[in-house]
Order: sequence, then structure tokens, then C-alpha cells
Amino acid sequence: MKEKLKEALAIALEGAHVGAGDIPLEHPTELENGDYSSGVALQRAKRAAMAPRTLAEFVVSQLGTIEGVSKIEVAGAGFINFYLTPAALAEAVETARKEDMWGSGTLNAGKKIMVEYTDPNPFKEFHIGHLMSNAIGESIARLMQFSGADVKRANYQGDVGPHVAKAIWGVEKLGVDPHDSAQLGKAYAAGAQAYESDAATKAEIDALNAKVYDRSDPKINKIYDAGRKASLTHFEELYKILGTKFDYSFFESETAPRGLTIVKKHPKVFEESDGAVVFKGEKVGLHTRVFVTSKGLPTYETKDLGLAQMKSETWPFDQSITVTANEQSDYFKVVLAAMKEVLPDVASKVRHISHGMMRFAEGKMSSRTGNVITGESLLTDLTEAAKVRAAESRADNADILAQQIAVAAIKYQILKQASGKDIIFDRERALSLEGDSGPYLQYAHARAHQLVEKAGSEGVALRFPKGDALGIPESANELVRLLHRFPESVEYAAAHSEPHLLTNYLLEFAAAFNSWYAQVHVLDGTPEAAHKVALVDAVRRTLKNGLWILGIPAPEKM
RNA sequence: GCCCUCGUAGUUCAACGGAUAGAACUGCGCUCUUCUAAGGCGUUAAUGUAGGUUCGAUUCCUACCGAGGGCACCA
Repeated sequence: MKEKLKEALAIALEGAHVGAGDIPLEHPTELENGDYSSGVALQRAKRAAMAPRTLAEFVVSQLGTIEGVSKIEVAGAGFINFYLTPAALAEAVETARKEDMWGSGTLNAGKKIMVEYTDPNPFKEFHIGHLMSNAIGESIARLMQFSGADVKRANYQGDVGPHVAKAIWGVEKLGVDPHDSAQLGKAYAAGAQAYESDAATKAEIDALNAKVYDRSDPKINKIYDAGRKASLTHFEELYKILGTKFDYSFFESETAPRGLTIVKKHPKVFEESDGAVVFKGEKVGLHTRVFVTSKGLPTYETKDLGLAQMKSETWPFDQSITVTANEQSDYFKVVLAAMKEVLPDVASKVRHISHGMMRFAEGKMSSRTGNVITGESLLTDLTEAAKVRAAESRADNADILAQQIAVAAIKYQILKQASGKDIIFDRERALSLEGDSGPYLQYAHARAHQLVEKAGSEGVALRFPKGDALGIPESANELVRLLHRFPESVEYAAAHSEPHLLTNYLLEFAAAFNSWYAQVHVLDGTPEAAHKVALVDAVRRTLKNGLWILGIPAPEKM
């Protein structure tokens, strides 16, 4: 429909000799302004040497009748508003009910996209930044799937590097069990603190770091192997709760040697400076970064080159997206500049999407102080809080429901705002399960689901007569028109890689449903009940698919 | 010092250069002898400052003020 209207507008504009160029066409914010609206007359009035309204009226006179459009109006300063026919809207309801992938499109059809996100480090806590990367990355992966792409999920984990040495130092010092993932976080915190506090310990840990890389000390290898496994196993448990299943796992222990090989092959790109090997970003307006330390160890920069190469060899992609905190934005630009010189084919396909930091009133959270709210503890706390309500619900298993609600509450808070911006963490707000929240969407879905179930058990057939204006109850007009926008909302969010654009839509849609639900009795025994239930069925499928794209579970009972 | 983000109701967030700047939370009032009140209905309240570009600016540009992040061997 969207393309059809654009085409019709372009042809009509030819009459005024201003047909060239992209035609703006949007869903007006206010439903009273129609189902589609174009500001093209305002945009081109000057070129056509006409007043905007005059041009708009001329265009409308040229349009004639368009199938599926009941009314075309000129409004405001010169907007051209299109109103769809009940039949066209009813078709959306039917599609929603029949197609499992309702809402999907072809924007990225055939494209192979790898999305890398979460990226926690073994031996360290799973902190809130990982939770954010996971929520955003998972949702972007699903948005891409809904826009037709072939998607692979990748996780990149730092199983070597200074943080590992710090943790192992802590394990030995504190005498904790490296098989216990919870103890490793504490060991790391102790090591990180000691590293900063005195030079002797720093040298000790640096030496340990070298041993981790070359695996020359059997005793350290033993701690390392146990700790790595314990961490990874534990992360898997969290992914299961969060609803992520990775296709590929990459490790720094693998990317480090690859990266080193690449760097050594390009002595003209990377130069020596103070004993280290660096890339001078200044030549492209950036800053210098160290790729190999004076001790000969690869930094994260070098590992990232190795990673990019490894990814493209593992699964040749058209696009590779990496989701990390925006504190790495400038870092990424330098790595990308270096990559352009040494791996140009790969560099042209990689993209960095950054998310903001989750902050408390006191400032940035740090995983180095050891005294933080981790991603895991946040999940646990919210699950506990949700159990009170879950116990009073209709759910078959209150504990599972509580966990689903906790995941919804956290993810929604992350996904409701533009991803580059910091999120001010408000515990009270996160714990609240009302209003503009994940549970609100879940609740709307559960109510719709139960209503359809009830209709089924009462033998009410679901009918939504195609092309019959009576199929849409007058009271549901707004709801149906919003439902019709779902596929385009998904496409819009996918085009911008911005889950919050879909979140905004779903909130508005759920609110429209809740409002309608409060004022209408669906199963009222009249023939129209069949139409109303069919609409509820379409609503629940829209909410279900929408929640799925956000990576939020949609329980059927609450 | 240089670079990158960002300043919108009391608070946390929306608004693809367009129509009356939307929600939610908080406050106050109403609403379950009708399918789930985690719901619904009503009510108050905002674009940091100064310029500029534009028919039109929260959105683009410049300066200032304020917040956050980054800038050589951490990730």
C-alpha cells in the first residue's frame, strides 16, 4: 500500500513538473489525520511555484480513486491524508490471524547478517553492560530476521588478557575454588585492586599474564581451565533465561594469534613506537592506539582484527554488526581505520552499534571496584520481587512466570529508549511492574490470549468477514488502524536498527487494546461476538510477535 | 587541551525538518454483583541560553552554559 501511494503521488506530481525525488509518506501521529500522510506538497511548493495547499489540491485532483483508499484529504498547511477502506483494514486483521510471521517484511531479504553481542568475560561478573548488550543485540538480531535476513548470533569472550591474570592471582591469594563462578568475580576484584595498589604485585600479575598466553605453567593452566569452564557454563544458564542462543562463540585466545599474524604482515601500516607496535590514527583524524605491547602481547585492538577475519571465514556475511557500550565508539573507529588498510573487504561490511551506559545517580558503574549491582543480581532481585504478584496469578508455575516478568521488566527498560543514550537506573522504577513497562505488554497479551481461549471453549467461531465494513466494530476503529501499522513499524525499526521504535509502537497498540477491552464486552452472545473475538485473536498475535522481536517472553496466563 | 555523545513536564523517556510537542511515574478524583484492576477514565505540568538556515526547527548550523564518555601499552 505504501509503495502504491508513493507511485500514485509521483505520477500526480508530474502534472506540476515536480515528480522527481523520494516522496515522503508517513503514518500521522494522530489517527484523525488518516492512515497515511504525505507532506510532499509542502516540500515542493516552492519548486512548483504554488502555495502548498494549492499544490496539494492539484495533486489530489490528479490522483483519482485508489483501491483500498476511502478518502483523500488536504489538511493543515498542505498535508495530503489518505484514509483506508474498512476492507483494506480488515485484510490486515486476516493476515495477522493467518500468518505466523505476521509483521515480517523483505527489507533485508537474502542478506546474511552476523550480530555479535553480550561479550562477557570469563573470570569476571556478568554485569549490567552485558545485560544491555544482550537485550539490544538479541532484539536487533530478531528485527533482522523479521526483515528477511539470514541471521547468525555471535558471542565474543575474553578468555585471555590482563583481567584473567588478575583473577587467577586472586584465586591463589584468596584460596578460593576456581570451579565456583561466583568466587571468580571476587578473585578478579581482589586482583584488580592489588594491581593498582603496588608495583611489585603489578609485575607479578604481568608475569602471570604472559604465562596464561603461553601456557607454560601447569599449575596456572589448571586454575585457568577450571575457571574458564565454570564461567562459560554459568553464562549459558543466563543466556537460557534471557532467551539467547548463540550460533558461534569466539574467544580471544583464538583471535590473538590471528591478529598478531595480520599485524606482522603489515609493517607499513603499524609502526613501532616506544617498543610497542601502534597504529597512528591521526592520519585519518583519529588517535594513536597500541596494537602490540612492548612485551610483545596483543591488545584488544589486534584481537579485534583477528576476530573480524575469523568471523568472515567462519560464515561469509554481507554485514557484521557488533553491539557494545558507547565508551568504545572512538576505539572502534581506530580499529576500523586500521582494518580498512589490512582487511579492506571485511572492513566495508562491519558496523558498530553502541549502547549507552547504565548509570546510577553516583555515576558510571564499574566492575573493577567489586562493589556493583551485576546483571545477574538485578535479574535475581527482580524475579524475587515479581514472585509476590506471580503467586496470585493464574499461571501454572509462578516461579517461571516471575522470571519471565523479570526479564520483561529489564529488557523493556533497556529497549524503550534510543540505544545510544545512557540509561539512568532507577531501582524502584525497574521493580515497578506497572505503566510503561514490559509486564504491561505481557499483561495485554495474556488477557487477549485467555479471551480467545474462552471463546474457543464456549464454541464461539472466529469470523472476520473480509471486505465487510460490519466486520470492524465502530469502537475498535482505532485499534484496527493501529494493527494495520504493525508490519511497517517492524520495518521502520529494522531499517534504523532501533528496537525502541518498535517498543513505542507496541506500547501504543497495547494501550489501544486495553482501552477497547475496558469499554467493550467481547463475548456478549451476539453474532458480532465472533467478529470481536477474531479481532482479539489478531491483537494477541501482533503482541506475541512484537514481544518476540523484543526478546521478551509472552506468557499466556498471568 | 583535543575528539565524540547528550540537554524536552517534578522524575524517567518519545516525537523519521511538519499538523494541538506524546507517554509513563508521582499527586488528586473516579472505576471491579460484565470476558484478568499488572487494567480503564479524568486532571495539572516541558523544548538549557543566544543567534542563524528554512514556508516551517525539539530536530540542521554557530557560540555559550551544563552532563557523560574517550584520548599509548586495560577491555
